[in-house]
Amino acid sequence: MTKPATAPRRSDATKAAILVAARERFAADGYERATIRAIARDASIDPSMVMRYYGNKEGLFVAASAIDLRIPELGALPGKHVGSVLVTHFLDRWENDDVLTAMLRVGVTNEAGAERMRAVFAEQIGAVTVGVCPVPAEAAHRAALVASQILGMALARYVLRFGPAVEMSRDEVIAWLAPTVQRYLTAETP
Amino acid sequence: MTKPATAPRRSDATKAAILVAARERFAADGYERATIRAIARDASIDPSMVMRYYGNKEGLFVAASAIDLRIPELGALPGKHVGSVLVTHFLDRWENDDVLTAMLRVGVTNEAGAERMRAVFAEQIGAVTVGVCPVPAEAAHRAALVASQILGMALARYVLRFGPAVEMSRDEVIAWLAPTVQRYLTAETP
DNA sequence: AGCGTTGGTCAACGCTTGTTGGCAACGGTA
DNA sequence: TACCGTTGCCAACAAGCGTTGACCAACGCT
Repeated sequence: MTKPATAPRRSDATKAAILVAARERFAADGYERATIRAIARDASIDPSMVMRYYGNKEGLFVAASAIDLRIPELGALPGKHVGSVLVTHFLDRWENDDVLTAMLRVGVTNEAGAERMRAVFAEQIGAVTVGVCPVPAEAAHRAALVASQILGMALARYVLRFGPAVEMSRDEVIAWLAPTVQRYLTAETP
Repeated sequence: MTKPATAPRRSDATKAAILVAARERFAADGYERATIRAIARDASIDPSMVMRYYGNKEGLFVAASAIDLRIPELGALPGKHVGSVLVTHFLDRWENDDVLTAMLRVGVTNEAGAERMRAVFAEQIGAVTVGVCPVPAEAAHRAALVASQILGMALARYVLRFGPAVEMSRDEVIAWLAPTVQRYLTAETP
């Protein structure tokens, strides 16, 4: 029952090519400027194929932005290094996956994108905070604080390409942000 | 010589109305979805007036996003509260001025908007950091860190409307972010 | 009163967008 | 071979966009 057991179709390759192109365009241009025609051109197919396989533009975005933050298991790790591990993880994810940049760019101008972003971060970061922060009732607040710092750095570094934020090395970024995240997660309420 | 000494024209009111409407639309919808037609409708005038007074859409955005962060003088204040003062100031500014949200929304999908944002934050936050941080050569890095945290919170709270980030009170946000900003500004290099 | 300048409307342009339906080639099945 | 679902391309649609130029109305001057 784990596999849908549907036979592989010839069109699977096309569908996948569309998704790859869509992710790149959404990440580079945001929702409005990423046109179906441009995506189809990148995937070397006709625009009408996009409609056939994904219904409409929003359906394409939903399919293209399916995402798993793959936050590592923190239970077994030393509690004092949670911040460092998290920041490192997110830098890796952002530099190796267009979907994150796409979600950020789209979420700012498109309500569906914003909703998706809220859901992903609330669930996946929230899941971590409940196990780590001292006041479980505050887990959502703590998650929001962590998200604000991580998204802010992603914004400055990968979207706005703010000079000094780009020039900083990975290790510098980690050294500065880790204590912040650590504090948001584990410090007493100020 | 301080005043341009140009007589006030009858069209000044119209120009101002266009700017107000433009700021609202850019802030609410971002660059692409904020159409000149919609802005003109809000201002109760014809779309062609926008072209006459501001040349084209980009010119309108440039005029509408002229901004001064009005960062308070920090020299005379107690050095230990710089973080708190800065965070409070930015929360005020963001809640009372559409231009900041507009810049954030537009900067994410429009290169000209991104450039404007880089310039504003580099100059105006950078000007503060040089006077406060212990290693003047690092002022730009420190400014980027401060910007990342402040922009991240603005993104979560005012643009994405991330539930927990919205629910936090002003004082809670200040209490959590102030130490972060303070550390980015004044702490020794980690 | 007559003039040029200014403020504003209207209708249209060329273009791009998302989206649709028709039609031709392919491939497995009977 | 004849059939039928699948895969794909093509051409077109209606709508919306930024932008333009012609035209009218009101004002300030002499």
